[in-house]
Amino acid sequence: MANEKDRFYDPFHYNHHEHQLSSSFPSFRDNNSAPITTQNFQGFHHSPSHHRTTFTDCLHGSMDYNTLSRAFDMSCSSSEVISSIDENPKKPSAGDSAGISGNQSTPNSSVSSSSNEAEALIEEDSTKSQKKDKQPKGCEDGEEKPKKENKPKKKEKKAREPRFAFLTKSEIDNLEDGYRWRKYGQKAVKNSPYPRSYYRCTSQKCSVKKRVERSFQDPSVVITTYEGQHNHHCPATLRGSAASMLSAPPFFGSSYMGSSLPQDFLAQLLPSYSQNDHPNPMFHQNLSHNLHLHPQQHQHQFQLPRDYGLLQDLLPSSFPAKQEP
DNA sequence: CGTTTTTGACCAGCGC
DNA sequence: GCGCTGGTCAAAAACG
Repeated sequence: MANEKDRFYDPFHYNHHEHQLSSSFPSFRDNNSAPITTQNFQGFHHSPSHHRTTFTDCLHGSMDYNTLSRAFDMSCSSSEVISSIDENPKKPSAGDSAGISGNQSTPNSSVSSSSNEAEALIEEDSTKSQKKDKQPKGCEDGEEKPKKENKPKKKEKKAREPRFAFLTKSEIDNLEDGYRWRKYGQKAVKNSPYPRSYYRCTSQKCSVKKRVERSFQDPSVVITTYEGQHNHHCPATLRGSAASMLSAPPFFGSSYMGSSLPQDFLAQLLPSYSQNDHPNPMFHQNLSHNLHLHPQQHQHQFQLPRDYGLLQDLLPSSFPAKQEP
C-alpha cells in the first residue's frame, strides 16, 4: 500500500491529481534559458491506431534541473493537462494535499484533452513503503503450511526500485515494449472500475516489474509503471529505439543517476540524440524517424514542471537544492 | 508439456 | 485492534 509519501509519488495517485500538479508548475520557462520548443512523439510499434506517450516530468535523483531542461529543450508554455477530472482523493493526507493542492486553478489551462498527450513520471521510490516483496517464499523452515502462513516475517525492508510511469493514450492495456512479461497478479483499484495488472519480466534474474492500469479519469489513458532495471537486453529488437525507450527502467539504474541523466536517457531513447549531442531542430525529425512516425503525427509534448520549488516540495529527495538566481 | 494467465488468499503498512 | 488497500503468492486453468 502506498503510504503518504508513496502515494504522493505514486503515479497512480499522482494521476489523480494530475490536473492539479500540472497547474502547479506555472512557469518553468522563466528559470531557463533554453529555447522553448516542443518535442513530440508518439507511437508504439504495436499500436494499431494510436498509442501516444509523452514524457513529462522526467525528473529524478540528483539530476540537474537546467541540464534536464536543456536536454529536453522543454516547452512549458503550453501547460497541457491530460484531463481535469475532478477526482476527490478520498484521503487528503498531509502529503497529498499539502504538496499539490496549493494551486488548484489551472493557469492558462489549455486543457487539451484532445491533444492526447500522455506523461511519463518519475515515481520517487518511497523508502517507507517497501514491502516483503523479495521475501523468501514461505516454508524455508521446512514446514508445509497452507499458502504462506509461515512466511518468515522479515522486518528487513528491501529498498524498492525507482519507478517510472508512463501515461499512454492507448486502447490497448498492455503495451508492447520489447520485453517479455508474465502477469502475476491483478487487483481492483480503489475508486476505479479498471483493474491493475502486475507483470514481471520473464527474463531470469531480472526483477523488473511493471504495473498496468487504465486511468479511470480518462479511460483512454493507460498508466504503465515500470519498476526496476533490466539486467539484460531487450529480447525483441524493436525498430528504432522504441523498445529501449520503453524499457526506461535502465534509465533509473544507479548508473544513470546523475546530472548526465537526461543525455543518457535521451541517448537510450534516441540514438540520434547521442549523435547530435544536443537537441536541435532536427530533433523532431530524428525522433519521428526513430519511431517511424510521421512528423505530422507529433501531438504530444514533453513537459517539465515549471515550479522547481514546488517540485522540490513534492519530491524533496529527488531534487538538488533550488538554485537561487 | 512447458509457459502464461487467472484468481482467491495472504501479507504488510497505514489510518482511525 | 480493526479495517482498508496495495502488492504478491501460488494453485488451477488456459494456452500454444
